[in-house]
Amino acid sequence: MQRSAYKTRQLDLLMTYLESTQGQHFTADDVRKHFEEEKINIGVATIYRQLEKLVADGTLQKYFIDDHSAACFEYSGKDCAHCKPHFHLKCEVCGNLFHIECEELDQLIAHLSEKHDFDLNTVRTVLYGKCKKCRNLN
Amino acid sequence: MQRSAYKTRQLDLLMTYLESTQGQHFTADDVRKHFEEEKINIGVATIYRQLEKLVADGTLQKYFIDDHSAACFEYSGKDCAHCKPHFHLKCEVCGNLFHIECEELDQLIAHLSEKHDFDLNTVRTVLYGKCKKCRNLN
DNA sequence: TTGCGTGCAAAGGTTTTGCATGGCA
DNA sequence: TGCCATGCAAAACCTTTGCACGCAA
Repeated sequence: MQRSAYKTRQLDLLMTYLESTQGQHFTADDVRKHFEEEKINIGVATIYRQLEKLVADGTLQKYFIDDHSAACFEYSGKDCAHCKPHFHLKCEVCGNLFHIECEELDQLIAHLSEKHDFDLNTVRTVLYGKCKKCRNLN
Repeated sequence: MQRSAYKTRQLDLLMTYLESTQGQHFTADDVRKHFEEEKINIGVATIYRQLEKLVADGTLQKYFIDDHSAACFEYSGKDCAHCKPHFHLKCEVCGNLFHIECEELDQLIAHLSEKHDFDLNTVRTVLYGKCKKCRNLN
C-alpha cells in the first residue's frame, strides 16, 4: 500500500503530531487522545487507516509489546530511510527503546541470509530483553 | 504467580495436551479446539487462566507474532531439547514460523550481553523477514 | 467529476472478569 | 470445611469494516 494519494487536513495534522514524537513510541490511542485534548475531531478509523498506510510505506514502525495490549508505533522520520540497517532493542521492563548499529549485527544479517536463506527485515524486527539498568534490579 | 495449588482434571488434561505439542507453538484457541474435538468440555476462561499460570511459573513461554492476532505459547517442558535458546523467524510473506538454533545466534546473545549490556529474551523475540521460498518469488 | 478519505457506529476477535457452583486437600 | 478452580456469559479492549458523505485533485 502507498501513502495516501490525497493531502488532507487530517493527514497534515497527523504528520505534525508524528514529528513531535521525536522517535518515541506511541499507540493509536495516544494519537486519539492527543487530538481530543486539542479539541480536534479526527475519527478513530481515520487514525488507524492512516497509521496503517504510514507503516506500509515505511514512515512508521509498528511493533508489539506485552500482553494483548495496543500496538506501538514509532516515527523514524524521513532521514531514517537513508540510515544503515540498525536494530531496535526494547527493554521489557522499563519500556525504553534503544537503537543499535554494529558490525556483529551486520554479520547476523549475512549469516541468516547465507545459512538460513532468510532475508531479515531489520526495520520491523525488535529484539526484546532487559536493558542494563533493569537487568540489575533484582 | 505460582502453579495451581490444586491438581484438577482440567489441569491434568491440559498438561497432557501441552506435552503432545512437542515444542511447537500454539494459541489459546488451539487448546480450546483440541478439547472441543475430543468432546471434552473445558471453559475458555479456564484455559486462559491456566495458561497464564504456566507462563508465570516458566513452564510455558508466551510471545506475540503479528498484528492483533492471538498470543502464541510454547511448551518448553522438562525435556531440555526445547529448552535451549532458539530463535523465531517469521516470514512476512507466507506467514510461516521457523524455529532456528545455531551457534551464531548464541554468539549474538553473548555479544548483546557483553557489549550492549542487554539480556536478550530469545523466546519473545521474533525475527521478521522473508523465507527461502518467498524471497525467490519476485 | 472522480474516487479516495473521513466519520460514525457496528462488528470482529482475543482476552478478562463477575459470580455462582464444583471439587481438591 | 476452607479455598481454589471452573464454567458460563457478559464485558473489556483494541482494531477493522460498512456505508454514506465530504473533499482533494
